[in-house]
Amino acid sequence: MASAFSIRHFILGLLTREPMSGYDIKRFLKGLGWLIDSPSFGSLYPTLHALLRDALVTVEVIPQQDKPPRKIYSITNAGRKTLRKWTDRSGVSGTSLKAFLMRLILAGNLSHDDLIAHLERRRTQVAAHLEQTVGAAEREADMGERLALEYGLAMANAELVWLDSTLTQLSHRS
Amino acid sequence: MASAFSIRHFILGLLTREPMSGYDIKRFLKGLGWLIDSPSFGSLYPTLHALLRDALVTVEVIPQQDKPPRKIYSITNAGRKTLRKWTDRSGVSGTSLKAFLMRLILAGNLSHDDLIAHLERRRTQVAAHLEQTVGAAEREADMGERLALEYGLAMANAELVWLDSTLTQLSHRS
DNA sequence: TACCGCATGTAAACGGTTACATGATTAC
DNA sequence: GTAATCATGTAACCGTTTACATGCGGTA
Repeated sequence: MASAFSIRHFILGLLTREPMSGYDIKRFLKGLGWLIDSPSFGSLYPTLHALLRDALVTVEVIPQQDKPPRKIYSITNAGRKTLRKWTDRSGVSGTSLKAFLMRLILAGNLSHDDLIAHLERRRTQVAAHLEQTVGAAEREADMGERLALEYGLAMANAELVWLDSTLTQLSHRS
Repeated sequence: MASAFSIRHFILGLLTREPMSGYDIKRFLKGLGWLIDSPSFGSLYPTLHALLRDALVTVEVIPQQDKPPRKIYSITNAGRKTLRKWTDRSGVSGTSLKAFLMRLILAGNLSHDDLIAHLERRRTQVAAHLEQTVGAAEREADMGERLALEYGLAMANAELVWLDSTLTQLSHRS
């Protein structure tokens, strides 16, 4: 049901920024480091083929000498529509870090207000999680479990700090 | 190749703490919140059956009236051996957050020195990643990409802070 | 009345990785 | 001479989710 994240949508999202080849997409994701572990070619290329089949993207084949041709994919209007539908519904239920990050990366497509709304939604979610776990860490007797919970709390707090400072910066620039 | 993480090993690890049922395991993982998204019953129960088949765990069936019997699983010596083998080799290559967290949760099984070594390995990895990305965020022109990179840097920094303070605490208590 | 917690289980579907194939060019 | 980068692709495999089945007791 409404899978929170899939490379299908991520690819579609990246293509709203600019046309890219499969290899380009892979390199881009790898460049983001550990935040999002980039998919293997074994899933990347077949996904691109499927998007093409569903007419959500088009290809332009650029031949090269002594190398396989570069295949530059561009998103179509149908693709944009599909992406928007997914974006709209994932805003409501999407709690996953990956979904949040994808929308963040695609911030260029969002209006100023939409970006702020996105960060504020995340803030609400993180704050709720924090409140839910804050007591558990102190109560916990087992060292390992306590360490893990404390780690989680530290990360959640750090995220709140980042979200707040980013939100402040954005509102100043508005 | 040497999959960095699997519920098989996680379950085995949890059973070194105390015997548990499948339902117990699920509840425990759910209690940890968003850190590790707990596996569904559809993978949990079959995994337990496979572990039993491989004699890495044993079961004790405790009947209940009007409810399915509780099946309490305990780890065997063979199971402990398998877990240790995995633990040893994952210490070398395991870069994933999940693998780190699992070992953290299982800290009770580790010696004081092994726990410190584990945290220090993580520290090295996070620091390396930080160094690798720190320039990229400033150079980046696209707002979304820059935001995502800055987010990653903020999280990595926060993790270093937590690791350092935890390491300090542990060395004082040694 | 309807949903949540307890407690187990199965089968189909899905999404992804791993490993393979091809092959030139540049760097250590 | 060995590895990495560029650049695409396929097929087998695997772990996991989703959806189903069963059924009682407590709660909103």
